[in-house]
Amino acid sequence: MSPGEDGLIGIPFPEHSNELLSHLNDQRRAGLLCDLTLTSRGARYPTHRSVMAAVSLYFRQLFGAEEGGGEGGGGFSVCQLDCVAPDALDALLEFAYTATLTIPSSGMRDVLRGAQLLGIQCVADACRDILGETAEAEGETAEQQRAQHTAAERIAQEESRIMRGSRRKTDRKRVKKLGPHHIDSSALNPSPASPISHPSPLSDSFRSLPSTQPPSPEPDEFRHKSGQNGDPRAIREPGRGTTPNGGLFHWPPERPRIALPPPVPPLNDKLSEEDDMEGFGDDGILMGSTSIPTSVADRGAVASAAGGGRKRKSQTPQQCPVCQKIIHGAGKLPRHMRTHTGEKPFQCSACGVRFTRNDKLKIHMRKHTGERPYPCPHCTARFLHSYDLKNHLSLHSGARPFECPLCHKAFAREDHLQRHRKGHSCLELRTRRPRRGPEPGEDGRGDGGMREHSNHLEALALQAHSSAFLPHQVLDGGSGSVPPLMFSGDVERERSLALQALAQLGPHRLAGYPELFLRGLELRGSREADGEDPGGTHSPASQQDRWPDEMEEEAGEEEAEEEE
DNA sequence: CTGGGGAGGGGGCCC
DNA sequence: AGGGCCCCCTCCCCA
Repeated sequence: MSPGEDGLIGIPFPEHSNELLSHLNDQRRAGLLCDLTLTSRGARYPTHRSVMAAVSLYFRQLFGAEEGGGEGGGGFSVCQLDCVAPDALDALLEFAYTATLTIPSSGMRDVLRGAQLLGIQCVADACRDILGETAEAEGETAEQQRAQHTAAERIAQEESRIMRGSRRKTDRKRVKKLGPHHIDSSALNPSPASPISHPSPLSDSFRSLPSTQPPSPEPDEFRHKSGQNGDPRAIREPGRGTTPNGGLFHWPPERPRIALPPPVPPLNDKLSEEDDMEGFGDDGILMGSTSIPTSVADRGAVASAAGGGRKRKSQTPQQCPVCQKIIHGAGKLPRHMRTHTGEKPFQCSACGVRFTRNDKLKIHMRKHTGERPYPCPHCTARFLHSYDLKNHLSLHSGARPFECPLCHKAFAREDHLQRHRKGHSCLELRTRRPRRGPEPGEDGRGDGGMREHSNHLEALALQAHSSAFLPHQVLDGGSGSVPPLMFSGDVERERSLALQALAQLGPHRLAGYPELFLRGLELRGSREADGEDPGGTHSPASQQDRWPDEMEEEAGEEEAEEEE
């Protein structure tokens, strides 16, 4: 990421959404700032209107219509939802605040019913998936489901309208009755929750779905994407709806099923209206509120705009929803995503080794063909990579342009300098420095500061110094072993984030991603469970375990430690 | 500890 | 827009 054409720097805080949700959940549990209480058959659940509106189409319409009536946030303080089983309501609330659905398998249908009634589409889809039902299997057409959405909206609006009217008269807190008949029998298609739905075999019903489809502008596509994008199949398949933890399902957020606008929409790209609300309803808002920090992406777009076309047209930077990294270049995000999914679609026909990229496979093939397209003009050496030749040429020239700013040892290769600096080679020299905040030029003992280096070397040195003051060093109390900010082996969270990412790639690009990704996670998880040092073994897979930011931070921590 | 090779990943350019 | 190709950087491994 360049410093930004217009000087703006986007600093992603990938933990923010999680922390925000976590704090909200804490508040909910403590009853703090709760402005809405849901009740079900005597059980009371304090909650927040804004959260419920964000996660539930029903509440969004309810409150939206309410506020549209000019009543601001006054709204209902108690909402009776006897139509939703208490356990199911509890699970849905947990989902709203944790992005994870934890329910006993026996309560699946209740949760499905509740999710449908409240317009929490992703949960409903997940439950249907687990139950081995599809909308089609239940005889529910996309048209019917859309009608169901519309009906839910209408009901909510009607409820809102009615209650608003009565509130005006009574001017007191309202108890909103949401009887089952309101939704179940009158407006909504009851079939999805009907106990007589056809229990089709899970795998068959899903496998019958096309694995890839071209993106369709039809909102109905949303329905199908539930089986493709987040692809709960990948999670569910091995256990077939049973989990080791006592039959509880922990369902990661299903937000990916929503067709999202690209993280950084091209300036001229207007979000299609149909992608906005219709057919996507609840999840759209959920995504918008909790998924990708928009700052970087937006700034990226702004920066692009500020470039005024100076840059090439379709350099559209996109933010990886998993690692938050900004990926430059059109069409590069899928390539980047394979670093998370572990997918290696390019296999060497000679030795079977697989690669994430075809250009890497092409280079690899040179080993088999013997082709070494980069010959040294000064000797007989030939190289597979251009960069190897470049490094090699420095041997002939004797140039060692990469000098340690601390011990002034010079290296021909930049990575060797970095290795040197990360090692203990010049640690003693560094520890002799005065214990002060590092300043530029401070380390130039006896030579009046840094020698005449290349700008690159100066930048390197500066980077090394400044890295001792990474903010999290302060925030974490300077612990040298603090976990990195991002995804320190949190498989579950990463899984959910990656699933979001998969969705953003569009349905036509999703074939095989979830399975591969989750397979990779399983491997990773097993490695961690085995106590294997993620950084200890340096297989390519283990290298993928460490995010670039993580490595940078680790480097910074090392520097900080050495400063001590 | 260092030099060198191989590989993973990101970005730019082009089609 | 997506993908191919290339360059570059970085890391890991081995001798």
